[in-house]
Amino acid sequence: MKLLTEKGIQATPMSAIAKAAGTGMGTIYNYFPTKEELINAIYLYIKNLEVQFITRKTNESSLKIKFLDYYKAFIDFNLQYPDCFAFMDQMQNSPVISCHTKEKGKAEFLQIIELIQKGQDEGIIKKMSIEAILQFLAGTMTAYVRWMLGIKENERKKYLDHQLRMVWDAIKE
Amino acid sequence: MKLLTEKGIQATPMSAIAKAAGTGMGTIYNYFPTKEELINAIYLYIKNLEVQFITRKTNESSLKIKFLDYYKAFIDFNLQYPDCFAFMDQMQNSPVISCHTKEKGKAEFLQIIELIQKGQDEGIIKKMSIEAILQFLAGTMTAYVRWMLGIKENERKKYLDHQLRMVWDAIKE
Amino acid sequence: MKLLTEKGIQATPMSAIAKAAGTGMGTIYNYFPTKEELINAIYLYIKNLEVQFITRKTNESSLKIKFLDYYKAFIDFNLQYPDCFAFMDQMQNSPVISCHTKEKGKAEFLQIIELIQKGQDEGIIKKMSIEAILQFLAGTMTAYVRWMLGIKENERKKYLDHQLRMVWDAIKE
Amino acid sequence: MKLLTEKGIQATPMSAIAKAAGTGMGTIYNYFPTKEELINAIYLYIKNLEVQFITRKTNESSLKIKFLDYYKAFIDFNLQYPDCFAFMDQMQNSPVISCHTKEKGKAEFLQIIELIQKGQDEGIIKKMSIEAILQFLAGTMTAYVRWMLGIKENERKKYLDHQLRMVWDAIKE
DNA sequence: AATGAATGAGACTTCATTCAT
DNA sequence: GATGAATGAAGTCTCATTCAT
Repeated sequence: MKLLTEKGIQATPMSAIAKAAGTGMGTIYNYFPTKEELINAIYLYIKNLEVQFITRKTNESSLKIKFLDYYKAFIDFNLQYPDCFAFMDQMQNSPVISCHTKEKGKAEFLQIIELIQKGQDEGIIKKMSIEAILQFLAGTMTAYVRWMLGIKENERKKYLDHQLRMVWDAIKE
Repeated sequence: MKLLTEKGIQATPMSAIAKAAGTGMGTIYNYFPTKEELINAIYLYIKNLEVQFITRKTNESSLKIKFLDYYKAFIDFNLQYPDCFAFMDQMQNSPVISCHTKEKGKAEFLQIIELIQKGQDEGIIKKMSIEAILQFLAGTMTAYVRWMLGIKENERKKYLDHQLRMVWDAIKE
Repeated sequence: MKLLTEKGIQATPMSAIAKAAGTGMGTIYNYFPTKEELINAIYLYIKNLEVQFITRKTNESSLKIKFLDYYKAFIDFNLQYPDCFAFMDQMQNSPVISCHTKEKGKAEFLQIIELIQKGQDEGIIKKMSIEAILQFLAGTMTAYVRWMLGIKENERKKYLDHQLRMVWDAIKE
Repeated sequence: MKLLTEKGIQATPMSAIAKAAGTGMGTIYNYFPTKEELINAIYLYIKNLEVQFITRKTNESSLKIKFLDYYKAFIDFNLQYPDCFAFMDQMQNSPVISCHTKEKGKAEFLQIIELIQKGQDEGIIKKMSIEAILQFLAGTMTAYVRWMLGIKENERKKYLDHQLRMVWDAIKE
């Protein structure tokens, strides 16, 4: 991941990946038939990691707090694994990631979808298409993390509350 | 642009670019010393286009309407030139775009910055760091356009109002 | 070597070299990072061959005979491997051969140097700087071989004695 | 010449030659149909210069002194125009110089040939084939000049006498 | 006559993939 | 199963030459 994002996919030979992975090129090809499939596999692997990280906590509080906890968890994950973020950010629009992979990656946000729908039913969250809200949230989060990763770690904290306020104001009824 | 985004940078040889441009490879190299510099130049060219497109209109209305007009103009530009959007979206995080180019690209949002600051002074817009707001807005816009470009043109209209509502609610005091 | 000297460095693509070597281009690049380094390596390889060829024989005769035997050995080597000679002759002044390589190539004439110094001590050879004598000898030898290679093999013999006479007269006290 | 020898023929584009010559590429092609012919023309031009330089002086002294004057004149020419020397030295064995050009270049040493033959007739110079002597002399001279050009100018003087002594001893009866 | 922008053939070099070990 | 040397297709870039100005 680190190699792939630092230099770009095309500038990272399989030999370098094998070396960094402490294995031989041939071994990689025993598990992934092509470089492309390796990258798609990494993509899905990270998506999985992400979901596991985020759905870990299931506290019992108000819907708003639950929602913001999710949102914060997303951010935390990406700030904690900046290489993962950089990788995903870069692959998002790359022709290397197949549609099939993208579909698979999406199918894991059930919990948050349910939460938002519940919020809409209770009149707390704006009555819009789920897709609109999800896209909106993803956009804000990506931009926020990308920004945070560009500034020093000790300066990050102060921006979180503002971000959460904007996000909540955006979707709340 | 089209080739570069459809196939990816590395899968697009200079020979193909030259052919599509109706010129010889050598000619391109007379103007851009490397493929990388060509891509950086396209990046800046689009940024320029964008700014010109957006700052065209200077209506005399309320700050909120002015702001949303800007926001809509951004969206319009990108929906109108989907190739440009795809290109920028893909290059944004690519190691091919140099820091220097990114800096140059940024230095053109004075108008919108001034508008937001005025809104903050008037108590209309949340008192947060400009950067936080700009990053937030950029994130929402990119996600929105990317989404819109993925659905049929006649279905797009209905989502715009929702998007604008979320955006405004997010930043308004 | 043959290709490189016959056609010239630049007129000999690596693909042709690989073909002649019965291998793939990539394989060559696994051992020599650039064409230039390949050529420098060939240069040093020949220098080595040469030294081994020349220092083979250690007869026990007069200093003059020993010296002329060395000189003849040099000539023999180059006449025996005309491709080597052509290569060295052409690369000698080429900007492709690095200073470093030239230095390395030089460091192998200790035996002949010692012989000349002994001759000087015994009053048999002119008391001049070793460098002056070595350069002189190298010049005569190169010219002689180049000439010989231009004429038919059976006509060569008769010129050797004359050459040796001139060489010895030149350096003898 | 300077460009051609410093970088090598292949590394010197016509555009660079034109620039250094203060003219346009097209203009060069009006006079020399190809790069190769330009180089051959330079070769002949230098050969001509050389002959004119050497045959300038016709003193009336002993044959030995006359001969050594010629030899010194050759050396002087090359030390005075080191670029010419480097050029000729490099082109000597290059496949770029055509046989025809080489032949033309040779046809200009009549004076020195006559001098040597006279010396042979008078029993002053060894009775060998003229070609053998000419090749020998050319070899010594080239090596000497190449060596001299590699050392500081103020250190050169002291080696000349030694060189002349070796050369004369080599060919004198 | 002088020019130099345009051109594409062809150079060097990389690297995904294979396969004998 | 692991390995990495071998491979050549394909990429970037150069530059001799042309030709409209």
